[in-house]
Amino acid sequence: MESCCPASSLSTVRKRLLDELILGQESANMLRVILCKTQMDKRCKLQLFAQSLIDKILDSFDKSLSILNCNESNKVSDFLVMDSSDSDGQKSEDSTKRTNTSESLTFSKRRRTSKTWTRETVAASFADSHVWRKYGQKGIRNAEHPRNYFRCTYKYDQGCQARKLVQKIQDEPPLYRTTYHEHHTCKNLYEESQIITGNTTKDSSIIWSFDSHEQNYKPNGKMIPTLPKMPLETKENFQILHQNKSSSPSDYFISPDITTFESFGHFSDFSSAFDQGHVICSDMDIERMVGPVFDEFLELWYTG
DNA sequence: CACATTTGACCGTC
DNA sequence: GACGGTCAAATGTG
Repeated sequence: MESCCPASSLSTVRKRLLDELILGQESANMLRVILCKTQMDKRCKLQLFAQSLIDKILDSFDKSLSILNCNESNKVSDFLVMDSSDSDGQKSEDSTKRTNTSESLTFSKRRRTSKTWTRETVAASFADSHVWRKYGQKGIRNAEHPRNYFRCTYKYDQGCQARKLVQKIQDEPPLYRTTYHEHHTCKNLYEESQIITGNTTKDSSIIWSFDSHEQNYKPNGKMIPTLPKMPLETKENFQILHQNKSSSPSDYFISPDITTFESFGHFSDFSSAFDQGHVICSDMDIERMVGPVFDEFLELWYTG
């Protein structure tokens, strides 16, 4: 079958394709944010359905971007790999039988005793609404950036075994590889927190925190947790933000994921609060970013 | 003081 | 011994 494009222009086409995919991914992320603004009790079924659709869209973007990136580097594709081996927690007994294939090299055999799957995203884990706590950081051989280890905050409270490894694999555009281990068994307090925080009005704003530095650290060196104490941070940020902005405090978003901001890297307006380690984004900011469609969408959304 | 992060040490696997 | 993953004491922050 003949290629539709000359070989010399393939890299250009690929770059354009990447740009479009990234733009689409960011738009889907934005849409997800907007959806989160609505109250769960009013449009629960509709919202759940819409969110599931967005998750699928984001998943497709992740896969597409991963495919493109993997083709570019000619490396073994390891995106979105579901590994169900050793799912009972026992260590593999036939490790000596394994051959030195690319597959066995791609996946570390060490303590790989649970279900794992990997995603490559512009934002490290934008669609991840769980609360994580960092428990380690390790420099990886032949890797430019260190690998960060997170576990579920409710590991001990609720026995949730979910973990994730986040590693930056590309600078421009920022690309992260997030490897998840085990599914969450904890109650999702992120969703609860949305109900707790200011959802008594139609402005059911979400409070997000993020970090401006590569390794997700605040200027003071402390990492912003992913919504560990939602009500407290919400209150504080509302106070801070309300002092500096003219609009209602409930107009603001703050990223729930520390690396989310990088997915909005080309939106210069976001950089205004960079030094505080928070992104301030009002409805107006969102409107400028997504264009006139936003008005129409909001009207449709709020009027049902 | 409570809680989260940092980071060196330790462990398991190769 | 090298390497990646995890632990836990030390440290930092509000």
